[in-house]
Amino acid sequence: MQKTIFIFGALVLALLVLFQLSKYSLVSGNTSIEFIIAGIAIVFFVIGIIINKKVLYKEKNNSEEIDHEKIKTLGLSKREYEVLCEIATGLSNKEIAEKLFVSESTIKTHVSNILVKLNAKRRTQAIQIAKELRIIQF
Amino acid sequence: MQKTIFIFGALVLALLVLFQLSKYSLVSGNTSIEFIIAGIAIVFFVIGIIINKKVLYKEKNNSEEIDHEKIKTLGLSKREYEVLCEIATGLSNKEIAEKLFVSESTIKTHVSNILVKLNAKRRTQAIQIAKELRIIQF
DNA sequence: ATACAATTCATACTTTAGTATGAGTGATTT
DNA sequence: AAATCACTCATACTAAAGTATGAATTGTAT
Repeated sequence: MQKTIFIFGALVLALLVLFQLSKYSLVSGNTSIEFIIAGIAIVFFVIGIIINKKVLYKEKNNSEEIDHEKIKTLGLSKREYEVLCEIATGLSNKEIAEKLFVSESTIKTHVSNILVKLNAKRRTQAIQIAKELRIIQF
Repeated sequence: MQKTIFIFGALVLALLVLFQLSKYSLVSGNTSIEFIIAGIAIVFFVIGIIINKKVLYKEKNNSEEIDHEKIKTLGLSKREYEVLCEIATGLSNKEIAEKLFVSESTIKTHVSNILVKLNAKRRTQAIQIAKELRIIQF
């Protein structure tokens, strides 16, 4: 927030300087009007692009962010969420068990709980639902 | 392509008109220099935003577009691709069979072929691989 | 015409996935 | 101290998923 205010302040200052520069160089007569106009056009063109890029970047980031609040709301525990992420990468129960150093039956228990909490019938459906809820990335 | 040329042509024309207008109004003396500069600044600011938005939109679309070439390269048939898309939505073989009006064993055959062609061990892995290859959306 | 690829289906089988139930442990809360 | 929760694990079962094989049909290309 403070950053935004600082940037806008600097911007306004730069514009005022530009205004005065233009006026003086016009009065003194050693610069043509076309040159000044072209300069101003380029400066504002670039400013427009930069500002737009920042805004769109924020929007993009927001749409790809994980909704940690929703994870809590659904009642997914830390371990269950871990398992959910591994499911989404395409691992089998056995592979997940090896990766997390627990038994396959433990993973089965977690998966069952995940399916209930996400209201899914299958793990493939759980992946879809988790994506729609912005719980996992892609 | 022709569209781009047309737009750029119109843009250059508009700029020339702006230049001349500025000069004349300055010479005639009924418009202040600040007003002209402000006008030009606004116009180019807006142009910058518009052009930037279009470029980013295209980039975004490209990154989300389906690579039809890759589908052919992998040797996926039309029907197999249909089944792959349904798998990605989280449907079971039986549900896919009902949706496509064929038997479950037909879907099983398709799924087996899909897994071989995508080099996947499971359907969940197939979803991931298909996403990475930009064959399906998300 | 025939060779070929795509699609369909079946049967039999193996492997995963998922459910149900019960239970033990450690950490945290009341 | 007792209750609660998250995590762990096991067993036994049912339900899907996936493999292998063979075969019939249809449209298309040679």
